[in-house]
Amino acid sequence: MSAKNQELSERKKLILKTLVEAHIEGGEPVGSKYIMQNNLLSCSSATIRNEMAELEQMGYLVQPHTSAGRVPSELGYRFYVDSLVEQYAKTSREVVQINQLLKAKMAEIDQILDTASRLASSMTNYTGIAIKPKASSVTMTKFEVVSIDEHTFAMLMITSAGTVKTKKVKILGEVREESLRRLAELFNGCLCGLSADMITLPIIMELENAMGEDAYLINPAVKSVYEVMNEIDGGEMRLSGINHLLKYPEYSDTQEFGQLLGTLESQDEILDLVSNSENDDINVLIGSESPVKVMNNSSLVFKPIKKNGRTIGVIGVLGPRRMNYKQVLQTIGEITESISSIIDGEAPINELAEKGEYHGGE
Amino acid sequence: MSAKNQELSERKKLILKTLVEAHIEGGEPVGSKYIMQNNLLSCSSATIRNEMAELEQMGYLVQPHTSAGRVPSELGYRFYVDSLVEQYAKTSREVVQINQLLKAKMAEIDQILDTASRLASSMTNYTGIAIKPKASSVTMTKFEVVSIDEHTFAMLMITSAGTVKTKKVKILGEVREESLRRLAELFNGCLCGLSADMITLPIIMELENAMGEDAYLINPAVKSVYEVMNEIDGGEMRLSGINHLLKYPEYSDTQEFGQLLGTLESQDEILDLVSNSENDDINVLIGSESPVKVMNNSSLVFKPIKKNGRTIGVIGVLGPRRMNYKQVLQTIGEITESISSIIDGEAPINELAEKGEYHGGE
DNA sequence: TTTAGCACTCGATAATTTCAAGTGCTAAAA
DNA sequence: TTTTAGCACTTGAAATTATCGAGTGCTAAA
Repeated sequence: MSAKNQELSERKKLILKTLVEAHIEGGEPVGSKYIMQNNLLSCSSATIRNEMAELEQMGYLVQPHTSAGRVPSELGYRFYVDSLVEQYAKTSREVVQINQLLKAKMAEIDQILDTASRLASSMTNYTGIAIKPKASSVTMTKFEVVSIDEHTFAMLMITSAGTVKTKKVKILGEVREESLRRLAELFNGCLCGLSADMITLPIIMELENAMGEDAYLINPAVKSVYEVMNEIDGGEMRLSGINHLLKYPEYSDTQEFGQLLGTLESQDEILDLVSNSENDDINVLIGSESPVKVMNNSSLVFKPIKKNGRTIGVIGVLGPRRMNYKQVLQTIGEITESISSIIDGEAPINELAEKGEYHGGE
Repeated sequence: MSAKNQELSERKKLILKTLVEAHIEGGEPVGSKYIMQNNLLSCSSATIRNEMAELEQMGYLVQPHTSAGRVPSELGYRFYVDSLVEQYAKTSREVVQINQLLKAKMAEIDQILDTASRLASSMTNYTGIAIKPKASSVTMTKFEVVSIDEHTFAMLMITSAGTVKTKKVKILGEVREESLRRLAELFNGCLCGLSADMITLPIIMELENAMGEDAYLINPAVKSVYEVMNEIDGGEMRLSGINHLLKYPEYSDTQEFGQLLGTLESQDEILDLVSNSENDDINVLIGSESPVKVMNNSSLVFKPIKKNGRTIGVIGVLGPRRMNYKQVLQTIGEITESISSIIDGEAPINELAEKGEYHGGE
């Protein structure tokens, strides 16, 4: 691909860039005349026409029909984006704003992601996506059991990812405090560090033996553990600002938009797509570069958020192929950075956020 | 309103009913000829035309233009729905199915509602809505504190609604087990049964005094309590199957649909609407009966779910004005009933669901 | 009170025309 | 060799017109 880029003369690059940006702006095919006017180069529309004809032959542009201007092809967008990625800068002022917003809403990762999705949407005017990806191996690091009433108790579990989960468990028989204490002790001793598929029947039976007459507690309790593991494992996705998309004429085909919506809602395809990405930096999928069919007229920009080398979330933006890549790349970069700094930095965010004592430090 | 119904002759009722159902089915204006064919009455189209003209004058029907058939007005739908409400029956077979689906996904109310929303959507082919309404006064009934690492601990709270909530709290200084135990004790003693606005500064200061040298724990801990109360209080809404709506031509205006989507996403208007409803049975808002402007071309059917007299959730369906009220009323009724029976019945759902040992009771 | 018959209405669809933006190409200019 | 002005040509979008038929209201007879 970069080999091809070499072939482009500076003038072609400038024309391509101008055209892409004009099309992103207006959404309609761009003609030679327009480019002549909004371009630093001093040459006539005829010259530009010739260049455009060549750019089309090289695959960077597409002509919807003979008597129309030209539109960037996917290759054209790709070139534009690639030439952009190296150079997008951070406006530190905005970063601080994002930081503050996110910290105000601080909480567990789930809520941060949700807020971030809304943020991404409102800042870009496209659809924001926040994803908690499928994590293949969650384990528990600590158990605690609390009684609620005579038939119910709650299991509190701290996961290897550092999040806290609770499950309510109802039991036919009566629940005694003493039994619960033993249950917690037992789980802490036997189940910590085990992943879902390592909790096998023999282990469960062993637990039941150890519990003696209170063995009936084990089964529902273990089930809760399983459930929590699956919840975390399952991945989840939050969309916001879907309505923004409808402003763009590329989504005016109701049928098509409905399919897109359905796919987004069912989540699994996007989750797979994102989870399988190996690129830890910003990913940009332009049109048919995405394996998801209904997204072939859209572009998806996303970036994983890492903590200790593990992906704990993904923030992204979905919009028309002619999305404002410059802005989107920048926004996503800023947001993910903010989240990382909040999560990584072990600063007690609770207190800082509380009193607004944020001194601009990282 | 019921006075007006009296005025309708049996034949008019039958014609109205046939017309409404035909329009729900096909979405297009219904002519006298069609009604003549699909009607048990034996009279000519001319007679029906006369009746229809009268029905229009009475406000039950509307003519899009002179040379078209007729369409039910909101009053027409209202009459149809009202005459329906008394008589919709339960297909017990379906109830059992719903029960099983919900129990399989059993868990806290949040998850049940989410599942129910999906269920409502897939069963009706409209958009399913699940709402956790704004609850004005939540209190805590029990606190538990668990240490996570030297700077972090988790607060577990059981709310008056019976749900379990956790919050992670980070502290600048070090966290000692002993301090946490005292913190829990203190909170259980002083904060149980208090609503958010009853936790005043004097109380907090008293807590700080009681904690002595560990007073620095109080502030962030109390903040977590506040947060939990607000989270619960805040209300939340889950939509599913928005894409279904796009199948109906009444949502083909992209602009309008976008606005609807935006309103739905921002949640607050719908939350207000639902929270303020005083009708504990099934609510049916037809078109402009809803105070939300963008929903004036839609209908909203919803029903609160009660536990001990408190509304703990709302399940609903949003669709075009010509929604299939019969089916929707029935489905919503069934789903809410299922949820109620699961929540009310203190049966240990965990175990039943696990082994599929559901013997069709209830 | 019902019904057959008929003239009339009016939106939806199709067919047609108009318009202008934009192109490609050629020949002259740089 | 490269650039540019000029012009004929293409073609979709928008505007205009024609056609069609479902459905109506009304009248007069049953």
